[in-house]
Amino acid sequence: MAVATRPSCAASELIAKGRESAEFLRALLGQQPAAAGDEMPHGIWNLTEQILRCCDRALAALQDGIEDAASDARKRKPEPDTDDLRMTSSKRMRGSGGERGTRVEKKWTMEDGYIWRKYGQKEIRDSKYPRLYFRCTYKEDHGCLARRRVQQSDVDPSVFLITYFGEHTCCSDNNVDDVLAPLVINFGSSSTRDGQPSGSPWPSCDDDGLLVSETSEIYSLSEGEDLRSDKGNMTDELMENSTPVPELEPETEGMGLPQPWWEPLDGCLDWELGNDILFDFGEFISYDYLSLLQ
DNA sequence: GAAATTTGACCAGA
DNA sequence: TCTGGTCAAATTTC
Repeated sequence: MAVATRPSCAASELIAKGRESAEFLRALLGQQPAAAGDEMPHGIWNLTEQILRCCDRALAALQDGIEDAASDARKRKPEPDTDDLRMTSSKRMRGSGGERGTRVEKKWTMEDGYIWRKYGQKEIRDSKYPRLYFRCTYKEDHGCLARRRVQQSDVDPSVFLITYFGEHTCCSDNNVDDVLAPLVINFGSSSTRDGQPSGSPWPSCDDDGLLVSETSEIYSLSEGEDLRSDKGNMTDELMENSTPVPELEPETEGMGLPQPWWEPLDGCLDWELGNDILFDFGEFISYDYLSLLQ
């Protein structure tokens, strides 16, 4: 089994490296407009965002493949000696009530705009990092049954595998704005309470203010488990327009959608000749501008 | 002092 | 019996 998954892990690392480079490029670009004395061309933003998006999807697809392989292998022959493979599809992945969760992968941050209260932590076999258990802070105030489980990835410690269980019923009343507002635009520095992220033992994206990525997949979603179906329209619109201006990157992508948003290669390679992106790039890029980046 | 976090214990499922 | 999930008392932080 390890034979089948190790190359995937290597590929994941390579893609992650490429992604880091793209992030760095984006950070550099973000610092340039003032120096260049002109507004950042959207085409360049689009390109960097496209690169990041492709990397995210590739990583998500690879991760999915790794976990599928692990699951299949365990069905055939349980082997506890796989350091980089974790139990991800067994019944234990589900909530105690047998419910199924929505899994989200996040980089650098485990924040999602909701206010969570940590109620448990558990060392997990085959995992270097403990698993954290959170419930909605409004559980007692509003009877909100939403829970989430956060696991730091062994392969890429900057990635948090977050699984959501239950629905946020706390968002249906007057405090919906308070709760959901940070979801729309979240650069990771959005505080959830008194400027402090709830239950974040690891450095979040506060340092650079960037919500680096979020890939998501519907682990197994049944009707009524859609955590944020009220965001579906917004997500669809963003996906259609495919204008990945960073501020508009929705944290909720995929969480409440019936299908994974990162369909393989979907929208990854749409910088064709005559495409606006290329037009913008060719129109705005210059050697002078590039020299500023060095 | 209140709220949040930590952590050991307990419980349930495989 | 082992492992993951949750509880709840103790501890920490604000």
